[in-house]
Amino acid sequence: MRLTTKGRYAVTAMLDLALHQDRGSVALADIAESQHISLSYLEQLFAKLRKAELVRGIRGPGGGYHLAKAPEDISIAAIISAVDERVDITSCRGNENCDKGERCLTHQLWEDLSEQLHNFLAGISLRDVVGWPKVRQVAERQDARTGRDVCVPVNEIQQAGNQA
Amino acid sequence: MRLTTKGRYAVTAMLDLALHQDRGSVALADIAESQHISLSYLEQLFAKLRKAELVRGIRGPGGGYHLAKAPEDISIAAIISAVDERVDITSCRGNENCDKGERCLTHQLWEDLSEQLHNFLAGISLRDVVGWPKVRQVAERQDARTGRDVCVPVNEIQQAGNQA
DNA sequence: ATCATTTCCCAGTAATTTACTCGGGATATC
DNA sequence: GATATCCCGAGTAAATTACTGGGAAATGAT
Repeated sequence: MRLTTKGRYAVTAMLDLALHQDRGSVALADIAESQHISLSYLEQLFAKLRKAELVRGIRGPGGGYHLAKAPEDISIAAIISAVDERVDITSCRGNENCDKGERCLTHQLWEDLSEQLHNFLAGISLRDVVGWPKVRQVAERQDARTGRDVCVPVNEIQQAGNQA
Repeated sequence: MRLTTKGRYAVTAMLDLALHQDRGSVALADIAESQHISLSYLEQLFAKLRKAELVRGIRGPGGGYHLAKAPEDISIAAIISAVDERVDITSCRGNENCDKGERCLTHQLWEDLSEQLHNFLAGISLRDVVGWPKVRQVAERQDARTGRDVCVPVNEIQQAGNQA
């Protein structure tokens, strides 16, 4: 199990979909903007998410992506695994090339640790994360405001679109 | 919290030290060989571990590294944090504008998740991992818990083994 | 005192991964 | 049929990972 910015992008994007389930579907362009990454790169990530059957895409105007399952059926571990395509060459995997002695034990211990981590993240669903109390407060605070805003000084991005 | 091969190298190396505490100290050359990475690269990792006061180095013939603290006082999270040097572009570049943007909710959610993960790994010490194989079956049975409470599975697992 | 062994330190670079750019389809909606 | 969106792939820039190489300082053994 690995955890990089790639996995983070995937998880936050999936959270975005989970938060906007009522909207039907969310366009990648919107997510790309809020995450500050390129549309094409996001598309590549979503290609993997789609192959893992975590999301479904809808083409045409008004289209976008939505979750392929209920939020409670999508674990964080599943999302990270989908985009990570782990080749996992943890050296001596059941091979004798590693000294059969104590040194190989450390690799086994890492495997155990990695598995613990995976189980931990497999036990957390999108629904769990969305429902975390700490965040609810923020969400409710959001509901009070109606303005759509951008996370970052607006001058940095997109001065073209004045969609409303 | 990030988790890459760098962190893995650090953790397995630390496990190596923990397993050979009786030996006094372990030379990096030995670890480098068993991990199949270069000595110099390991040295760089250990420079960070030393700065984080997790290990102590002894020069000269017969020298090497040993743990700076007891294995139960060194958490996996501490090891990973030591070598990761945390660039933290995680959420909207530290701007407060973020709170106003609706989409930035996902960033807050990620922070929460990341914190959960950190707490999880902070609750696992080198001693825990070294002692794992004995309690492994119990560990696999354990459900990862979500919610506001911090997960401290390993410690609980070991006690759970006693209470049947 | 000299020497071999080891940690320490630092600069440069190869290799890999991440992220972007570009150029085009395909498909559904208006 | 025009447009918004997903879809796809090839090439590339940027960042990170990992290595190479050259030393210096400490330490124990000869």
